[in-house]
Amino acid sequence: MQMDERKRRILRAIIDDYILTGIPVGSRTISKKYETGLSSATIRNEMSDLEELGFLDQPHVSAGRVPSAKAYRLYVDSLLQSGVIPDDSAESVLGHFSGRIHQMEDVIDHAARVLSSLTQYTAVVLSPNGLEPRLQTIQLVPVSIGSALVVIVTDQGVIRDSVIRISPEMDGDTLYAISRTLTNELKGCTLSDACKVLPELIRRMEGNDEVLRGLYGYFTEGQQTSRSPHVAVGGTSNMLSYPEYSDVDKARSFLSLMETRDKLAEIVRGNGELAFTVRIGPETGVPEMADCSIITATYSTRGGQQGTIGVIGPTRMRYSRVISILNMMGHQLTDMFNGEDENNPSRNQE
Amino acid sequence: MQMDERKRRILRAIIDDYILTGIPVGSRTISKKYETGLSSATIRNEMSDLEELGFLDQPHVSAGRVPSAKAYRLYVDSLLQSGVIPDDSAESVLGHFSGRIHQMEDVIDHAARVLSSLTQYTAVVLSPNGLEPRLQTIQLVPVSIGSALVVIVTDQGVIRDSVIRISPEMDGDTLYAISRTLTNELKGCTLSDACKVLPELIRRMEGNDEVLRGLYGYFTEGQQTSRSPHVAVGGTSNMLSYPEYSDVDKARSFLSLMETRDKLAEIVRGNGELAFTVRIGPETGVPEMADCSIITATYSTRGGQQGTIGVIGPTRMRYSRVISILNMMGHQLTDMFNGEDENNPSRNQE
DNA sequence: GTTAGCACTCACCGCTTTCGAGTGCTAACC
DNA sequence: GGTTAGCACTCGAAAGCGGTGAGTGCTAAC
Repeated sequence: MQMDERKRRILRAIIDDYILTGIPVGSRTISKKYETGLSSATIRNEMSDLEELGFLDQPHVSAGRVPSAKAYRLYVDSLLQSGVIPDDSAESVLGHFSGRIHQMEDVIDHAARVLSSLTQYTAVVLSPNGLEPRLQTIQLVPVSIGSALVVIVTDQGVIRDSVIRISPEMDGDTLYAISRTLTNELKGCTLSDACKVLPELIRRMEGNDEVLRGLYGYFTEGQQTSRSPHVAVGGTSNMLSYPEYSDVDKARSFLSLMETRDKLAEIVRGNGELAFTVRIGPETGVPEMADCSIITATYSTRGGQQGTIGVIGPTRMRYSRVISILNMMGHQLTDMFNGEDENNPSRNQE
Repeated sequence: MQMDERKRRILRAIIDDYILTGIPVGSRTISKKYETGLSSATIRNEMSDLEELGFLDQPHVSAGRVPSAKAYRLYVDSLLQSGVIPDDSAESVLGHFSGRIHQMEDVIDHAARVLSSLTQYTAVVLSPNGLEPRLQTIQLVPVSIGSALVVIVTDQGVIRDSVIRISPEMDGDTLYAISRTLTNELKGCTLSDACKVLPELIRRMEGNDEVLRGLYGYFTEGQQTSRSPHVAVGGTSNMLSYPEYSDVDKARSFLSLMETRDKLAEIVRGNGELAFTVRIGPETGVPEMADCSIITATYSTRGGQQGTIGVIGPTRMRYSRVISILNMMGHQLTDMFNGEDENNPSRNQE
């Protein structure tokens, strides 16, 4: 049996209707609501064909049909390849970032909130997971007697800073001198390079070895943390609005998945090379999300790293709308991180 | 009518049983499970008295009794005044912080996670909301040509840093010189003081006024953000494990409350002067939490500021256990933020 | 190929029935 | 006077049951 144009049209009508209502759709509904010039009986025959082809499921014999994952796949593919990304809601995305926001993490949190409130689904935003950054400046800033703050600037922005202990008699000028030396020695290195070079520096710069040792521990840790990106989630409770999750057990397992950020990051990141990814139901590879879909898009920062934004909703998601919003949001974030206005938010902290 | 010792004992048994099972408890249960040497009929009489006194509620005439908020109040008060804070789980709290964690925010996030997994309830941790911090050092660090990172150290730790734009010909040494001047001029000021002083500095240091202007905007914003503390929430999905929240609508309103961090912070913070606060049901003052209880404790940082940790659970919470865990956790955090080991996490960022 | 007609299925709704946990009351008991 | 056994009563939850209607599949006619 073959898919012809009419079958496609009918399938599309079924999907549209199901996305809207969430209840199984029957043959009469299609023949009445959508102006196919066909009677319900004909639709019925076509539906039975479509079921045989694997595009429709029947919850039970006397209920309507429900689109299968395969059907959504077809639907989304044709949506994407048509290249028409409607921008229903362009302005609204743009409007939400007018406030001045500085910190990378704030931007990400904010984006997750906006995304979830715009789509009414659950939103996930990941900070860029960069290539390994290269050191550019190292600066020690006195904090109190006996301790100093390490600020490390890399080509990708500022790494999170931390306090180390130093000997009490060091003053600001000494620290500045050390900073200059360090910067000269380590410029261009990656963090792991720096770990290798440091032991020798410790030998050369006796007297200041305490500082360097503190730095050493910091570098090794910095390597680790730079691997786990920041994950912001918004609108987890939105999911409960959909009848798909009116079962408390299902809801709980979903929510607890949303709470384990690293696992979530892994899921959302996926094979994040493509500009858009749409994974439907089983394609997510996560049993807890058997009837969710995940749509992701990427944004990029000045350093050329890629971050991911994603929306998680029921399989009967409003795909075209979500894709459009993600598209806008991706551009918006890319613009922000490329710092086009004077208060420049392009910092990377991890 | 008066509370006598026997009534108290029976009430306590009822509360214990209800906390354990969550289903209304009947007279027979008490007379069998708990070795009062009394028959169910007697218990029945006592229960009817207790109801009259307002300690018990009856969902409907043919069901068992349920402790009222007043009963929990009595229960908790006697628990607290007995002064016995059992440490069921001392080790487990201690064990969870062995890893080296640097950043204030990481510690807080981590604490929320540990707290929720230990209690099986929802945990909220607030960063300290300080007195207004006083400037100690200001340092400009070159980031790239034309931009510099502002690092501001206060008596309470490091304020979040941000990038400002500078003229391209400034090099590291010039920035250092400016930093020194700024530090000298502004040391000891609060952020708002600094905003007042800056205009004059701008006039005096012509040539560098661009830098100072950037700083000005940053200071004014810093004031604002320093007022909204970091809020970490853990285990929101735990709440769904309790039959109290098997109603999806209830669950959703609870969850969406957990998502609006600033409102949540306000609720949890409460009148945060006391070491322990236990608010039961209506005492929380939030309709969404009519059948929740909130227990909070405080921790303090080196700067003398106080942060809050809290656990939100159903009114039939395991109070003594939660109090014990909060107590341990409070001490633990206080210790951490007073930096007793070499990798000092005592930073305040907001 | 399309459609009208019809028998059939089955979830859902509202109804009654049954069941049992739990109460309140009374009368007897110590 | 406090305690207890006994009993009638209440009422929610669960189970049983027929009616309803949306929806299907099939067949025969157009």
